[in-house]
Amino acid sequence: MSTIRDVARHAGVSTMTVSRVINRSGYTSAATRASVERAIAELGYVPNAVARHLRSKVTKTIALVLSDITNPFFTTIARGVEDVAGPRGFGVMFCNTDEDPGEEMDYLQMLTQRQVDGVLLVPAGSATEPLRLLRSRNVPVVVLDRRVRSRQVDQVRTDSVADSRLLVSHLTGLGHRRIAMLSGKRTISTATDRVAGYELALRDAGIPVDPRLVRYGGYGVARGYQMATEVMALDPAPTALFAANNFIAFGAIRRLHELRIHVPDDISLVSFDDLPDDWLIDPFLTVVDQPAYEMGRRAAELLLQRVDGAPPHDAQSIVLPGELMVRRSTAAPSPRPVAVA
Amino acid sequence: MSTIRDVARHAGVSTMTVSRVINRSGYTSAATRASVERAIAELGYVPNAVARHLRSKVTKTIALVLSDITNPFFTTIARGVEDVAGPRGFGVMFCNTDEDPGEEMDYLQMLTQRQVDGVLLVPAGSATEPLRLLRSRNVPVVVLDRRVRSRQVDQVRTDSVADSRLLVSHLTGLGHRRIAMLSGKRTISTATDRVAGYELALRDAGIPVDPRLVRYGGYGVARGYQMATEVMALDPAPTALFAANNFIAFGAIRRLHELRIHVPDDISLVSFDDLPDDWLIDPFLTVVDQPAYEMGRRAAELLLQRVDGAPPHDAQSIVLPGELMVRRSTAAPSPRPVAVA
DNA sequence: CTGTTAGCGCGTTCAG
DNA sequence: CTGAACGCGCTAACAG
Repeated sequence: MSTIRDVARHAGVSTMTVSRVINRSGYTSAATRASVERAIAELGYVPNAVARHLRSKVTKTIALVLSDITNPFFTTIARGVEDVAGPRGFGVMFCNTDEDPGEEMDYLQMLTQRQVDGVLLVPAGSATEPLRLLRSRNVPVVVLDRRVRSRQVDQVRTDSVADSRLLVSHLTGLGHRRIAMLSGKRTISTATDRVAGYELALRDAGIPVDPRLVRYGGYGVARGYQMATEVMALDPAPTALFAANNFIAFGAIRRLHELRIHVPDDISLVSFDDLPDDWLIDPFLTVVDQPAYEMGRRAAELLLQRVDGAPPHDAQSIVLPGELMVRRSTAAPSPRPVAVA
Repeated sequence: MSTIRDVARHAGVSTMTVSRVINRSGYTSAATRASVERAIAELGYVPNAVARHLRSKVTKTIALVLSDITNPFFTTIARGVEDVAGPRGFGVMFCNTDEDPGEEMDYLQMLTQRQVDGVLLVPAGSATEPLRLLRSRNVPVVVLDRRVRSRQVDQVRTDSVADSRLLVSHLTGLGHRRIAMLSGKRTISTATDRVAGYELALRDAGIPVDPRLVRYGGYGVARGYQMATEVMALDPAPTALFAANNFIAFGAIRRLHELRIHVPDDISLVSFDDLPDDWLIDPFLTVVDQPAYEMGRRAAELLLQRVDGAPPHDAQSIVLPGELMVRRSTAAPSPRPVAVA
């Protein structure tokens, strides 16, 4: 591997001149530029970005730390991120935390050592520790999808409380009064916010909250299955289920299917984040659709602004609109309640 | 940000000693080690990985270059990759080429400048150019999912010819004789291999290949829709459709739905790579299921072996088994052929 | 428009 | 067991 020095020697100029040619910085006469470029071609010289990064204090790399890239919601976010970062010359590293704050801290540790220019973080829990780490190392961060208390940090998300309220109001509007809430872990803002929206909607409709109907299981298919099993064993059983995310919904659907409980005739089901529209013949779930791709884009744009030195005060909170999509998984409550053995 | 030198001063030792403590290399007395560790803690010292990488010629970073992270098949691969790379201290950068060889080369250029230790490549076309680039820069590569001619390069994939033949034999076994093949771009090995398997299966069954039934559109929902539109306009129409990947299948399903053509009563449909099992209530498509997660794992393991200096001769070709999953989208051909207006 | 000097922060010599 | 010196490849600051 030849270095900038080899090129300089070969072209009979100084390394500085070569550097200028490569980076189009400063002035260079057409003649020297040409001879440098020829030397580069002849030697097959490839600039070493690591050395450049060491010198310039900038790595042109951002990280995307999320719970599970396997969830199409996050995949779509990732695509949005890459679509803005890539063309701007930024590399994107991704890390799966599986909602484990320990994993999250380990990754953040690694990432700061690598001097990433910024981090897009979907916090695995209360974000205070990770945020403190990042702040102490002066690395810009945008919190994605989930809410954090601090007004000092940039955030991009949807309004889980409002959107949840909308979704549940749709159910109460249909006449449902026993609605089970299958949510994520208590430490995650979207999980608690969606419960909060649920409670608001119930209050709007004058329905008391039955705590047995509210579950904080976790954002996974297995947890959805389990929570559905639990609430369907209650007496009386709920007439509607609210899954706080797509994976919970998938697990719940599986359980209902096993129990031969039909949606929406026997029970209604709503959720956040179904699968992408064009994957489905005929979307079935009534959901709040979050603009995942746009969330990824906006978050990346905001982060890159900070990286480019936008003043770190006046942190922004970008709250994108979710959209209620009423489809075929909701109907008026069944006249005869579901009987579970 | 404090440097190793600050720590050394603070602890009253040389930088070398600090380095030894950090990297657990060489001997250090318990006493000095303790005082160094205290200094590190007091100063909040964070080793600069970029400097280390410059020195050590190793970046502990690999790249995953694929067509579209949005496709759950590739997402699952990505997860497999990260699950082996992460714990070993490797960062993973991902790049979306959208099957564009130009984009692919741009990314590869960027990645080699960044001195990534290795690349996992899902080639966007004939892989010769990208592979030559990588080889000339001495960066190890494992080709994923798609086949390349060279016996010199590591590969991890399934056997598209055999699996396709299996899938189509299932159709001919049911009595189908007019089977449309909706494939990816001609430049992509899985697309041509699946066509090859299709032709073999037809030959096995003594059915001549009707070239009008074979389409090379591309691995996307829109292309699937379009190809389905085209073949369903033929007279006589096919009695079965073979989508070369999941996205093509989704597009085809949409078109069939519009045409009020029912699967499997009016037409049969098979595909590679449905959605992950636990996302679906009751999987419908008859498919060949590829072990995507395992492919990602194996490819990453192989790559990291090369990175760790496994001899580059004896390139490996790992061919993982696909599995035929017969489900409800296939049946014997309809007695009355589909009539399209 | 071009060159010189001096590091970026670390780890690898090789001496002690 | 520890330290001094050097250089990885590049660019910021100055000259000129």
